[in-house]
Amino acid sequence: MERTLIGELSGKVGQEVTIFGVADVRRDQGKMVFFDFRDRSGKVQGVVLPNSPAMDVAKETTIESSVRVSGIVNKRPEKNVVAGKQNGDIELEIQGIEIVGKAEVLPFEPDAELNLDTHLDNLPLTLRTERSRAIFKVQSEIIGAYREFLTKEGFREFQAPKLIGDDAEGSGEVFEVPYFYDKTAHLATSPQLYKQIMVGVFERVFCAGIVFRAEKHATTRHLNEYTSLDMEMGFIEDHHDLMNMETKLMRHITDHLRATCADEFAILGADIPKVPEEIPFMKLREAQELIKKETGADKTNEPDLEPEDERWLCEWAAKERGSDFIFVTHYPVAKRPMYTMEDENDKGFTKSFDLLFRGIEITTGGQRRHDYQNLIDGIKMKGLNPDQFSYYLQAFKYGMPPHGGWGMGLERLTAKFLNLANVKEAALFPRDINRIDTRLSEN
RNA sequence: GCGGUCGUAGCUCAACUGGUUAGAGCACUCGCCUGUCACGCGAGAGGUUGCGGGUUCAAGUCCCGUCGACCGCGCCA
Repeated sequence: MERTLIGELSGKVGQEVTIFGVADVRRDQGKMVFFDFRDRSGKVQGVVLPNSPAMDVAKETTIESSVRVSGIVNKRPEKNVVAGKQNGDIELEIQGIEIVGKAEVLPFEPDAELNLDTHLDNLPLTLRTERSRAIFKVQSEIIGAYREFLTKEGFREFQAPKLIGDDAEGSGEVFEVPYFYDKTAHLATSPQLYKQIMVGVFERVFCAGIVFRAEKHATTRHLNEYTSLDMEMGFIEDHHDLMNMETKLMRHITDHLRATCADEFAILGADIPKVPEEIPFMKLREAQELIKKETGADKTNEPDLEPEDERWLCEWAAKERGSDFIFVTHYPVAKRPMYTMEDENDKGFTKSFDLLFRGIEITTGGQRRHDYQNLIDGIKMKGLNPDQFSYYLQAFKYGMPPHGGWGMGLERLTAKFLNLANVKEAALFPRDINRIDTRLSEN
Protein backbone atom coordinates (compact mmCIF):
# COMPACT_ATOMS: atom_id res chain seq x y z
CA MET A 1 0.00 0.00 0.00
CA GLU A 2 1.15 3.50 -0.77
CA ARG A 3 2.76 5.57 1.95
CA THR A 4 0.89 8.39 3.64
CA LEU A 5 2.90 11.02 5.50
CA ILE A 6 1.92 11.54 9.12
CA GLY A 7 1.44 15.23 8.43
CA GLU A 8 -1.30 14.38 5.91
CA LEU A 9 -3.33 12.07 8.14
CA SER A 10 -5.74 14.69 9.42
CA GLY A 11 -7.26 14.85 5.94
CA LYS A 12 -7.79 11.11 5.76
CA VAL A 13 -10.23 10.41 8.57
CA GLY A 14 -12.14 7.19 7.93
CA GLN A 15 -9.61 5.90 5.40
CA GLU A 16 -7.22 3.00 5.55
CA VAL A 17 -3.60 4.14 5.27
CA THR A 18 -0.02 2.93 5.65
CA ILE A 19 2.59 5.10 7.34
CA PHE A 20 6.36 4.61 7.38
CA GLY A 21 8.06 5.91 10.48
CA VAL A 22 9.79 5.34 13.78
CA ALA A 23 8.29 4.15 17.07
CA ASP A 24 8.82 7.30 19.16
CA VAL A 25 7.05 6.21 22.36
CA ARG A 26 5.29 2.98 23.41
CA ARG A 27 2.70 2.89 26.19
CA ASP A 28 1.87 -0.75 26.86
CA GLN A 29 -1.30 -1.24 28.87
CA GLY A 30 -1.44 -4.99 28.63
CA LYS A 31 -4.52 -5.58 26.53
CA MET A 32 -4.02 -2.30 24.63
CA VAL A 33 -0.83 -0.73 23.36
CA PHE A 34 -0.41 2.92 22.41
CA PHE A 35 2.39 4.25 20.23
CA ASP A 36 3.55 7.62 19.07
CA PHE A 37 5.04 7.34 15.59
CA ARG A 38 7.15 10.00 13.93
CA ASP A 39 8.26 10.57 10.38
CA ARG A 40 9.77 13.63 8.72
CA SER A 41 6.39 15.35 8.68
CA GLY A 42 5.41 14.93 12.33
CA LYS A 43 3.91 12.62 14.93
CA VAL A 44 0.71 10.69 15.45
CA GLN A 45 -0.68 8.34 18.08
CA GLY A 46 -1.43 4.77 17.10
CA VAL A 47 -3.51 2.35 19.15
CA VAL A 48 -3.49 -1.44 19.06
CA LEU A 49 -6.90 -2.56 20.32
CA PRO A 50 -7.50 -5.82 22.26
CA ASN A 51 -7.46 -8.88 20.02
CA SER A 52 -5.88 -6.95 17.16
CA PRO A 53 -3.85 -9.18 14.84
CA ALA A 54 -1.02 -6.64 15.31
CA MET A 55 -0.77 -7.28 19.07
CA ASP A 56 2.14 -9.77 18.99
CA VAL A 57 4.30 -7.51 16.85
CA ALA A 58 3.28 -4.49 18.92
CA LYS A 59 4.64 -6.17 22.06
CA GLU A 60 8.08 -6.60 20.50
CA THR A 61 8.26 -3.22 18.76
CA THR A 62 11.03 -1.40 20.58
CA ILE A 63 11.42 2.36 20.76
CA GLU A 64 13.33 3.78 17.76
CA SER A 65 12.50 0.81 15.54
CA SER A 66 11.63 1.68 11.96
CA VAL A 67 8.19 0.37 11.07
CA ARG A 68 5.50 0.25 8.43
CA VAL A 69 2.10 0.57 10.06
CA SER A 70 -1.26 0.06 8.42
CA GLY A 71 -4.51 1.10 10.01
CA ILE A 72 -7.60 3.28 9.91
CA VAL A 73 -7.50 6.99 10.67
CA ASN A 74 -10.11 7.70 13.36
CA LYS A 75 -11.38 10.85 14.98
CA ARG A 76 -10.67 10.59 18.70
CA PRO A 77 -13.55 10.49 21.17
CA GLU A 78 -14.08 14.00 22.56
CA LYS A 79 -12.61 13.18 26.00
CA ASN A 80 -9.37 11.89 24.46
CA VAL A 81 -8.61 14.91 22.30
CA VAL A 82 -5.35 16.60 23.25
CA ALA A 83 -5.55 20.27 22.33
CA GLY A 84 -2.59 22.05 20.81
CA LYS A 85 -0.80 18.86 19.78
CA GLN A 86 -0.21 17.83 16.18
CA ASN A 87 -2.84 15.18 15.29
CA GLY A 88 -4.22 15.51 18.83
CA ASP A 89 -7.75 15.00 17.53
CA ILE A 90 -7.07 11.82 15.49
CA GLU A 91 -5.32 8.50 15.96
CA LEU A 92 -4.41 5.50 13.89
CA GLU A 93 -6.26 2.29 14.74
CA ILE A 94 -3.47 -0.16 14.00
CA GLN A 95 -4.15 -3.33 12.01
CA GLY A 96 -0.66 -4.34 11.05
CA ILE A 97 2.89 -3.46 12.07
CA GLU A 98 5.94 -4.54 10.11
CA ILE A 99 9.27 -3.95 11.81
CA VAL A 100 11.69 -3.02 9.02
CA GLY A 101 14.56 -1.86 11.23
CA LYS A 102 14.54 -3.25 14.75
CA ALA A 103 16.15 -1.15 17.46
CA GLU A 104 17.89 -2.69 20.45
CA VAL A 105 17.09 -1.40 23.92
CA LEU A 106 18.39 2.17 24.18
CA PRO A 107 21.25 2.99 26.55
CA PHE A 108 19.21 5.91 27.91
CA GLU A 109 15.73 7.28 27.57
CA PRO A 110 15.02 9.43 24.54
CA ASP A 111 15.03 13.12 25.43
CA ALA A 112 16.74 12.47 28.79
CA GLU A 113 18.95 15.31 29.97
CA LEU A 114 22.39 14.00 29.07
CA ASN A 115 25.79 15.32 30.00
CA LEU A 116 27.52 16.82 26.97
CA ASP A 117 30.11 14.07 27.10
CA THR A 118 27.46 11.33 26.88
CA HIS A 119 25.67 13.18 24.10
CA LEU A 120 28.85 13.51 22.05
CA ASP A 121 29.89 9.89 22.54
CA ASN A 122 26.54 8.65 21.20
CA LEU A 123 25.76 11.06 18.38
CA PRO A 124 24.28 8.55 15.92
CA LEU A 125 21.55 8.02 18.50
CA THR A 126 21.41 11.30 20.40
CA LEU A 127 21.09 13.40 17.24
CA ARG A 128 17.65 11.81 16.79
CA THR A 129 16.23 13.51 19.85
CA GLU A 130 13.67 16.26 19.54
CA ARG A 131 16.17 18.74 20.95
CA SER A 132 18.92 17.87 18.45
CA ARG A 133 16.51 17.81 15.56
CA ALA A 134 15.34 21.27 16.54
CA ILE A 135 18.90 22.63 16.72
CA PHE A 136 19.90 21.33 13.33
CA LYS A 137 16.70 22.29 11.60
CA VAL A 138 17.33 25.85 12.78
CA GLN A 139 20.93 25.65 11.56
CA SER A 140 19.81 24.41 8.18
CA GLU A 141 17.29 27.26 7.93
CA ILE A 142 20.00 29.79 8.83
CA ILE A 143 22.14 28.59 5.92
CA GLY A 144 19.11 28.66 3.65
CA ALA A 145 18.28 32.23 4.66
CA TYR A 146 21.92 33.29 4.26
CA ARG A 147 22.00 31.89 0.72
CA GLU A 148 18.61 33.34 -0.14
CA PHE A 149 19.48 36.85 1.06
CA LEU A 150 22.87 37.13 -0.59
CA THR A 151 21.64 35.63 -3.86
CA LYS A 152 18.88 38.24 -3.91
CA GLU A 153 21.52 40.94 -3.33
CA GLY A 154 23.40 39.85 -6.45
CA PHE A 155 26.05 37.62 -4.85
CA ARG A 156 27.33 34.50 -6.62
CA GLU A 157 28.00 31.38 -4.58
CA PHE A 158 31.27 29.53 -5.15
CA GLN A 159 33.24 26.69 -3.58
CA ALA A 160 36.62 27.57 -2.12
CA PRO A 161 39.39 24.95 -2.02
CA LYS A 162 40.12 23.28 1.30
CA LEU A 163 43.60 22.04 0.34
CA ILE A 164 45.89 25.01 0.09
CA GLY A 165 49.58 25.51 -0.52
CA ASP A 166 50.46 27.78 2.36
CA ASP A 167 49.02 29.05 5.57
CA ALA A 168 48.97 32.30 3.66
CA GLU A 169 47.22 34.59 6.08
CA GLY A 170 49.62 33.70 8.85
CA SER A 171 46.80 33.71 11.36
CA GLY A 172 45.78 30.67 13.36
CA GLU A 173 47.34 27.24 13.55
CA VAL A 174 47.03 25.09 10.45
CA PHE A 175 46.76 21.36 9.87
CA GLU A 176 49.49 20.03 7.61
CA VAL A 177 48.69 17.57 4.83
CA PRO A 178 51.68 15.36 3.99
CA TYR A 179 50.70 14.27 0.51
CA PHE A 180 52.08 16.48 -2.21
CA TYR A 181 55.57 15.53 -3.40
CA ASP A 182 57.31 18.86 -3.54
CA LYS A 183 55.09 21.30 -1.69
CA THR A 184 53.83 21.71 1.81
CA ALA A 185 50.04 21.62 1.87
CA HIS A 186 47.53 22.58 4.53
CA LEU A 187 43.85 22.54 5.30
CA ALA A 188 42.30 25.95 4.73
CA THR A 189 41.67 28.07 7.83
CA SER A 190 39.51 30.40 5.73
CA PRO A 191 38.50 31.01 2.10
CA GLN A 192 39.84 34.55 2.50
CA LEU A 193 42.33 34.83 -0.35
CA TYR A 194 40.13 32.95 -2.80
CA LYS A 195 37.05 35.01 -2.13
CA GLN A 196 39.06 38.17 -2.74
CA ILE A 197 40.30 36.72 -6.03
CA MET A 198 36.66 35.92 -6.87
CA VAL A 199 35.65 39.56 -6.34
CA GLY A 200 37.68 40.22 -9.50
CA VAL A 201 35.56 37.59 -11.26
CA PHE A 202 31.99 38.12 -10.03
CA GLU A 203 32.23 41.35 -7.94
CA ARG A 204 29.93 39.92 -5.26
CA VAL A 205 30.57 36.39 -3.97
CA PHE A 206 29.85 34.19 -1.00
CA CYS A 207 30.51 30.69 0.23
CA ALA A 208 29.38 28.50 3.08
CA GLY A 209 31.91 25.81 3.84
CA ILE A 210 34.03 23.96 6.34
CA VAL A 211 37.31 25.45 7.51
CA PHE A 212 39.95 23.98 9.81
CA ARG A 213 41.79 25.41 12.79
CA ALA A 214 44.53 23.48 14.54
CA GLU A 215 44.51 25.45 17.78
CA LYS A 216 44.56 23.29 20.88
CA HIS A 217 41.79 25.21 22.55
CA ALA A 218 39.28 23.78 24.98
CA THR A 219 36.45 26.28 25.31
CA THR A 220 32.71 26.47 24.82
CA ARG A 221 33.14 28.52 21.66
CA HIS A 222 35.85 26.79 19.60
CA LEU A 223 35.85 23.90 17.15
CA ASN A 224 38.71 22.49 15.10
CA GLU A 225 36.37 22.19 12.15
CA TYR A 226 33.58 24.69 11.68
CA THR A 227 31.35 26.16 9.01
CA SER A 228 32.29 29.62 7.85
CA LEU A 229 29.66 31.81 6.22
CA ASP A 230 31.84 34.06 4.09
CA MET A 231 31.14 36.88 1.69
CA GLU A 232 33.13 39.48 -0.20
CA MET A 233 31.84 42.43 -2.23
CA GLY A 234 33.38 44.92 -4.62
CA PHE A 235 32.94 48.67 -5.00
CA ILE A 236 32.31 49.58 -1.37
CA GLU A 237 32.95 53.00 0.16
CA ASP A 238 34.17 51.64 3.46
CA HIS A 239 33.43 49.00 6.12
CA HIS A 240 30.08 50.62 6.94
CA ASP A 241 28.71 49.27 3.64
CA LEU A 242 29.50 45.81 4.96
CA MET A 243 27.99 46.50 8.36
CA ASN A 244 24.81 47.77 6.72
CA MET A 245 24.66 44.66 4.55
CA GLU A 246 25.11 42.45 7.60
CA THR A 247 22.38 44.31 9.47
CA LYS A 248 19.99 43.60 6.61
CA LEU A 249 21.19 40.00 6.51
CA MET A 250 20.54 39.46 10.21
CA ARG A 251 17.09 40.94 9.83
CA HIS A 252 16.39 38.57 6.94
CA ILE A 253 17.63 35.54 8.89
CA THR A 254 15.59 36.38 11.99
CA ASP A 255 12.46 37.02 9.92
CA HIS A 256 12.99 33.71 8.18
CA LEU A 257 13.45 31.85 11.48
CA ARG A 258 10.32 33.45 12.86
CA ALA A 259 8.41 32.11 9.86
CA THR A 260 9.89 28.61 9.80
CA CYS A 261 11.22 27.68 13.25
CA ALA A 262 8.87 29.02 15.91
CA ASP A 263 8.26 25.51 17.28
CA GLU A 264 11.97 24.72 17.43
CA PHE A 265 12.72 27.92 19.35
CA ALA A 266 9.92 27.02 21.77
CA ILE A 267 11.37 23.53 22.29
CA LEU A 268 14.70 25.09 23.23
CA GLY A 269 13.17 27.91 25.26
CA ALA A 270 14.92 30.53 23.14
CA ASP A 271 13.83 33.89 21.74
CA ILE A 272 14.43 35.08 18.22
CA PRO A 273 16.15 38.46 18.62
CA LYS A 274 14.87 41.70 17.16
CA VAL A 275 17.36 43.38 14.86
CA PRO A 276 17.24 47.17 15.37
CA GLU A 277 17.03 49.63 12.47
CA GLU A 278 20.69 50.41 13.10
CA ILE A 279 22.87 48.05 15.11
CA PRO A 280 24.92 50.13 17.56
CA PHE A 281 28.61 50.49 16.71
CA MET A 282 31.68 51.97 18.36
CA LYS A 283 35.42 51.96 17.97
CA LEU A 284 37.44 49.52 20.06
CA ARG A 285 38.94 52.45 21.99
CA GLU A 286 35.48 53.86 22.69
CA ALA A 287 34.37 50.49 23.99
CA GLN A 288 37.40 50.29 26.24
CA GLU A 289 36.78 53.80 27.57
CA LEU A 290 33.16 52.86 28.26
CA ILE A 291 34.24 49.73 30.13
CA LYS A 292 36.75 51.78 32.14
CA LYS A 293 34.17 54.43 33.00
CA GLU A 294 31.42 51.97 33.92
CA THR A 295 33.36 49.13 35.56
CA GLY A 296 36.68 50.67 36.53
CA ALA A 297 38.61 48.01 34.65
CA ASP A 298 41.31 49.75 32.63
CA LYS A 299 41.96 47.80 29.44
CA THR A 300 42.62 50.81 27.24
CA ASN A 301 46.08 49.52 26.33
CA GLU A 302 44.81 46.12 25.17
CA PRO A 303 44.74 45.44 21.40
CA ASP A 304 41.50 43.48 21.64
CA LEU A 305 38.49 42.76 23.83
CA GLU A 306 38.69 39.87 26.23
CA PRO A 307 35.77 37.44 26.42
CA GLU A 308 34.56 39.05 29.64
CA ASP A 309 34.59 42.47 27.91
CA GLU A 310 32.56 41.08 25.02
CA ARG A 311 29.98 39.75 27.46
CA TRP A 312 29.86 43.06 29.32
CA LEU A 313 29.54 45.10 26.13
CA CYS A 314 26.67 42.93 24.90
CA GLU A 315 24.83 43.35 28.18
CA TRP A 316 25.38 47.08 27.90
CA ALA A 317 24.03 47.15 24.31
CA ALA A 318 20.98 45.13 25.33
CA LYS A 319 20.23 47.37 28.30
CA GLU A 320 21.15 50.80 26.94
CA ARG A 321 20.40 50.36 23.24
CA GLY A 322 17.87 47.54 23.21
CA SER A 323 20.04 45.46 20.86
CA ASP A 324 21.34 41.90 21.13
CA PHE A 325 23.95 42.94 18.56
CA ILE A 326 26.81 45.45 18.62
CA PHE A 327 29.59 46.24 16.14
CA VAL A 328 33.08 47.05 17.37
CA THR A 329 35.33 48.73 14.80
CA HIS A 330 38.89 49.99 14.37
CA TYR A 331 41.09 47.25 15.73
CA PRO A 332 44.81 48.11 15.62
CA VAL A 333 46.70 47.42 12.41
CA ALA A 334 49.04 45.19 14.39
CA LYS A 335 46.13 43.02 15.49
CA ARG A 336 44.61 42.42 12.06
CA PRO A 337 45.80 40.35 9.07
CA MET A 338 47.98 41.78 6.33
CA TYR A 339 45.10 42.37 3.91
CA THR A 340 43.15 44.64 6.29
CA MET A 341 42.90 48.29 5.23
CA GLU A 342 44.17 50.99 7.52
CA ASP A 343 41.85 53.95 8.13
CA GLU A 344 43.47 56.96 6.43
CA ASN A 345 41.70 59.24 8.93
CA ASP A 346 42.70 57.18 11.97
CA LYS A 347 46.26 56.00 11.44
CA GLY A 348 47.27 52.81 13.19
CA PHE A 349 43.70 51.51 13.17
CA THR A 350 41.85 49.47 10.58
CA LYS A 351 38.54 49.72 8.73
CA SER A 352 37.55 46.44 10.29
CA PHE A 353 34.78 45.28 12.57
CA ASP A 354 33.58 42.45 14.75
CA LEU A 355 29.91 41.75 15.28
CA LEU A 356 29.17 40.71 18.84
CA PHE A 357 25.93 38.84 19.54
CA ARG A 358 24.76 37.80 23.00
CA GLY A 359 28.21 37.94 24.50
CA ILE A 360 30.34 36.49 21.75
CA GLU A 361 32.09 37.44 18.53
CA ILE A 362 30.20 35.90 15.62
CA THR A 363 31.65 37.83 12.69
CA THR A 364 34.91 39.45 11.73
CA GLY A 365 35.01 41.63 8.65
CA GLY A 366 36.46 44.72 7.08
CA GLN A 367 37.65 46.59 4.07
CA ARG A 368 40.69 45.05 2.34
CA ARG A 369 43.77 46.59 0.82
CA HIS A 370 42.96 46.56 -2.92
CA ASP A 371 45.90 48.58 -4.24
CA TYR A 372 48.68 46.27 -5.41
CA GLN A 373 51.58 48.17 -3.84
CA ASN A 374 49.62 48.92 -0.67
CA LEU A 375 48.90 45.21 -0.25
CA ILE A 376 52.56 44.31 -0.75
CA ASP A 377 53.42 46.87 1.96
CA GLY A 378 50.87 45.20 4.25
CA ILE A 379 52.40 41.78 3.64
CA LYS A 380 55.90 43.07 4.33
CA MET A 381 54.75 44.88 7.45
CA LYS A 382 53.66 41.53 8.89
CA GLY A 383 57.11 40.12 8.22
CA LEU A 384 55.83 37.92 5.41
CA ASN A 385 57.35 37.37 1.98
CA PRO A 386 55.28 38.74 -0.94
CA ASP A 387 56.77 36.06 -3.23
CA GLN A 388 54.82 33.51 -1.29
CA PHE A 389 51.61 35.29 -2.25
CA SER A 390 52.32 35.82 -5.96
CA TYR A 391 49.29 33.77 -6.95
CA TYR A 392 46.99 35.88 -4.80
CA LEU A 393 48.78 39.06 -5.78
CA GLN A 394 48.16 38.50 -9.47
CA ALA A 395 44.52 39.48 -8.87
CA PHE A 396 45.70 42.85 -7.57
CA LYS A 397 48.42 43.36 -10.11
CA TYR A 398 45.74 43.44 -12.79
CA GLY A 399 43.35 45.70 -10.94
CA MET A 400 40.84 45.14 -8.12
CA PRO A 401 37.95 47.35 -7.01
CA PRO A 402 37.73 48.61 -3.43
CA HIS A 403 36.20 45.69 -1.58
CA GLY A 404 35.63 43.96 1.69
CA GLY A 405 33.76 41.13 3.33
CA TRP A 406 33.25 39.02 6.40
CA GLY A 407 33.45 35.56 7.87
CA MET A 408 30.72 34.37 10.20
CA GLY A 409 30.80 31.30 12.42
CA LEU A 410 27.69 29.25 11.71
CA GLU A 411 27.89 27.10 14.85
CA ARG A 412 28.43 30.13 17.09
CA LEU A 413 25.51 31.90 15.48
CA THR A 414 23.30 28.84 15.93
CA ALA A 415 24.40 28.35 19.54
CA LYS A 416 23.68 31.97 20.43
CA PHE A 417 20.31 32.04 18.69
CA LEU A 418 19.29 29.00 20.73
CA ASN A 419 21.05 29.83 24.01
CA LEU A 420 23.17 26.68 23.86
CA ALA A 421 25.89 26.60 26.49
CA ASN A 422 28.52 24.99 24.28
CA VAL A 423 29.14 25.50 20.56
CA LYS A 424 29.70 21.75 20.24
CA GLU A 425 25.96 21.32 20.69
CA ALA A 426 25.55 23.31 17.48
CA ALA A 427 27.93 21.12 15.47
CA LEU A 428 26.61 17.78 14.22
CA PHE A 429 29.88 15.91 14.55
CA PRO A 430 32.21 18.27 16.41
CA ARG A 431 35.94 17.69 16.27
CA ASP A 432 38.25 18.68 19.06
CA ILE A 433 41.68 17.65 20.13
CA ASN A 434 40.37 14.64 22.04
CA ARG A 435 37.38 13.62 20.01
CA ILE A 436 36.77 12.45 16.47
CA ASP A 437 33.77 10.12 16.20
CA THR A 438 34.67 8.44 19.50
CA ARG A 439 32.51 5.36 19.14
CA LEU A 440 33.78 4.63 15.66
CA SER A 441 37.41 4.76 16.72
CA GLU A 442 36.93 2.58 19.79
CA ASN A 443 38.03 -1.08 19.75
C1' G B 1 49.40 24.61 27.04
C1' C B 2 47.98 26.81 32.05
C1' G B 3 44.25 27.23 36.07
C1' G B 4 39.64 25.45 38.50
C1' U B 5 35.92 21.70 39.36
C1' C B 6 34.58 16.82 38.88
C1' G B 7 34.69 11.16 37.97
C1' U B 8 29.50 6.49 42.36
C1' A B 9 24.31 1.27 38.55
C1' G B 10 22.86 1.66 31.25
C1' C B 11 21.29 7.33 32.06
C1' U B 12 20.69 11.54 35.62
C1' C B 13 22.09 12.14 40.48
C1' A B 14 22.30 11.16 46.47
C1' A B 15 25.59 9.33 50.48
C1' C B 16 26.47 15.41 56.89
C1' U B 17 32.78 16.69 59.90
C1' G B 18 36.15 9.11 57.27
C1' G B 19 32.17 4.66 60.49
C1' U B 20 28.01 -1.38 59.79
C1' U B 21 25.27 -4.55 53.98
C1' A B 22 26.87 2.40 48.80
C1' G B 23 20.90 4.64 47.82
C1' A B 24 16.90 7.15 44.54
C1' G B 25 14.34 8.25 39.86
C1' C B 26 14.24 6.61 34.92
C1' A B 27 15.70 2.40 31.78
C1' C B 28 15.84 -3.27 32.14
C1' U B 29 13.29 -8.43 33.72
C1' C B 30 8.70 -10.67 35.69
C1' G B 31 3.42 -10.00 37.20
C1' C B 32 -1.19 -6.83 36.91
C1' C B 33 -3.77 -3.06 34.00
C1' U B 34 -9.60 -1.68 27.85
C1' G B 35 -8.13 5.07 26.78
C1' U B 36 -3.00 6.04 27.62
C1' C B 37 -0.31 10.32 25.66
C1' A B 38 6.91 11.10 29.89
C1' C B 39 0.60 5.76 31.14
C1' G B 40 0.07 3.61 36.04
C1' C B 41 0.72 -0.22 40.16
C1' G B 42 3.67 -4.35 42.49
C1' A B 43 8.13 -7.27 42.73
C1' G B 44 13.17 -8.27 41.05
C1' A B 45 17.91 -7.90 39.07
C1' G B 46 21.80 -4.49 38.40
C1' G B 47 28.21 -1.53 41.63
C1' U B 48 36.05 -3.82 41.96
C1' U B 49 32.68 4.11 43.69
C1' G B 50 37.75 5.70 36.46
C1' C B 51 42.67 3.27 37.35
C1' G B 52 47.29 2.57 40.60
C1' G B 53 49.52 3.45 45.21
C1' G B 54 49.43 5.54 50.29
C1' U B 55 47.52 7.21 55.38
C1' U B 56 44.05 4.88 59.00
C1' C B 57 41.27 0.10 63.44
C1' A B 58 38.15 1.79 59.23
C1' A B 59 38.37 5.31 52.64
C1' G B 60 33.12 6.68 47.74
C1' U B 61 34.93 10.47 51.38
C1' C B 62 41.80 12.29 53.18
C1' C B 63 47.00 12.34 50.45
C1' C B 64 50.15 11.26 45.91
C1' G B 65 50.26 9.67 40.88
C1' U B 66 47.66 8.62 36.39
C1' C B 67 43.67 8.65 32.75
C1' G B 68 39.26 11.11 31.33
C1' A B 69 35.46 14.89 31.27
C1' C B 70 33.53 19.72 31.96
C1' C B 71 34.32 25.05 32.97
C1' G B 72 37.70 29.42 32.62
C1' C B 73 42.11 31.68 30.11
C1' G B 74 45.43 32.39 25.77
C1' C B 75 43.91 32.31 20.27
C1' C B 76 39.94 33.02 17.26
C1' A B 77 34.68 32.57 14.12
